[in-house]
Amino acid sequence: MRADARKNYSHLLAVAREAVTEHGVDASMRDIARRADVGLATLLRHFPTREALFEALLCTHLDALTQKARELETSKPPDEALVSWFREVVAFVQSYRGVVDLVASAHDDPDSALYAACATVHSVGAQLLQRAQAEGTARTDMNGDDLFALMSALGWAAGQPAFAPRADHLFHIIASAILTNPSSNDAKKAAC
Amino acid sequence: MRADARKNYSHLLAVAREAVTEHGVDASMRDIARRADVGLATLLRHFPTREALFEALLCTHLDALTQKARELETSKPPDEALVSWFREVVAFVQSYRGVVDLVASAHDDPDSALYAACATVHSVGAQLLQRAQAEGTARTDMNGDDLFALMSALGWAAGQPAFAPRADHLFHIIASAILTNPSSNDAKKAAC
DNA sequence: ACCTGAACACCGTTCAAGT
DNA sequence: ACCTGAACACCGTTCAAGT
Repeated sequence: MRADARKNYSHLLAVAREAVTEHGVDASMRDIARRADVGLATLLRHFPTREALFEALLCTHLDALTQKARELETSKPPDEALVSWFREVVAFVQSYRGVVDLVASAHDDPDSALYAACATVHSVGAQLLQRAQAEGTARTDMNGDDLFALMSALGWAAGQPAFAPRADHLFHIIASAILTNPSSNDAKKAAC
Repeated sequence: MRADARKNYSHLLAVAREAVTEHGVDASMRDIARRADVGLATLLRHFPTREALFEALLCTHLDALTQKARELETSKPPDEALVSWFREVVAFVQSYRGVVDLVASAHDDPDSALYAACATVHSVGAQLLQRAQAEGTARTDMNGDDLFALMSALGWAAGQPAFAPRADHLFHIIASAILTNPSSNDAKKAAC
C-alpha cells in the first residue's frame, strides 16, 4: 500500500468510528468521506461495502471475544465461562447501533466481509456450550446455532430503547433457560 | 372523506400491502405511490409517516391478537393460553420483514401512530402473564415488559434467515424459561 | 377538499479523467 | 497505484398551484 493510501485508510477508520458512534450502522458513507476530507470514491475504494467497513471497525473487538473465550475455558468452570462469555457477546453487538442486524445477516452470507469473523465467534461459542453440556450444566437440546441466535436476539432487544431498561433481567431469564444444573445458581448470580 | 379520497385510500392500502410484502418495512413510499398511479404527495397526505401506513396495514391483525388473548383467557388453562398467545405474537411480528423494529420503537414513542396498538397488545399480554403467575405456572420474576421484549426478540430472530431454521426450537427454549411448573410439560409440547 | 408536479437536499454506484 | 469529480438513479419532505 502506498504511503498516502495507508494514511487515508487509518484516517478514514477513525472518522468512520465517530460517525458510526453517532448514527449507528446507517451512517452515511458520503458523510464519512466528507468528514475525512476525501472523495466518496476513495472511501469506497478502501471499503467497497458497508460490511467491509464494519469488518475493519470490529475486527479487534471480534478477536478479543475469541481470545476471551479461550481464557475463560481455562480459568472458569464451564457454566460460568459460558454465561460470562454470552454476556460479553451481547455487549459486543451493542457496540454500535444496528451492528446485530449486520452480524446476523453476515452469518448467513459467505460473501460478506464479516462472514469469517462471525463464523469464528460462532465456533468458539459452540465449544464453550459443548463443554458445559458435557459437564451437565447446560441444556443438551440446543446447539451453537441456538446459542448464537439467543445472543443476537438478546443483543437486539438490549439495543432497543424500549427494552434496554430490562436488558439485565432478560439476560438472567435466558441464562436460566440455558443452564440446567440447580447447583449453578451461585455461578449465575456471580455472572449477573 | 370525499369519494375520490376514499377510493384512493383503499387502493393505496392494497398496493402498499403488495410492496411491503416484497420489500418489507423499507419499501419505497415513492414506489408505492407510483404503483398506485398516484402522486407521492397524495400517499403522504393519507399516511404522513411510514408508521401511519403500517398502523393501517396492521390494525386488523393487531385487533385479532387482542381478541385472541380474550378467547384464550376463557378457553385454555393460564399456562397454555400464555404460550399459545406468545407464539401468535411472534408470528405476527414476522408478517412483514422489519415490522418488529417498527413495533419496538413505537413501543417507546407515544407520538408514533403505532403506539396505541402496541400498548394494547402489551397490556393484554401482561394480563395473560399475570394469570399464569397467579396460578404458579409462570415465573414470577418477570413482568409485561419482559414478555413483550422476549416476544419481540424471538420475532426478530425468527425473521433473520440465519436463525429462522431454528425458530421453533428457540421458541421452545424461551417458553421453557417462562413457564415454571413441571406439570406443564404437556402443555408446552402441545403448543410446540 | 383533495390532488399534483416540481424543487430540494439527500443517498450509494459507477467510471472516465487526473496525478 | 491511487485519488477525484461528475453523472446517474434513487430516496423522503415540502409547498405553491391546480381542480
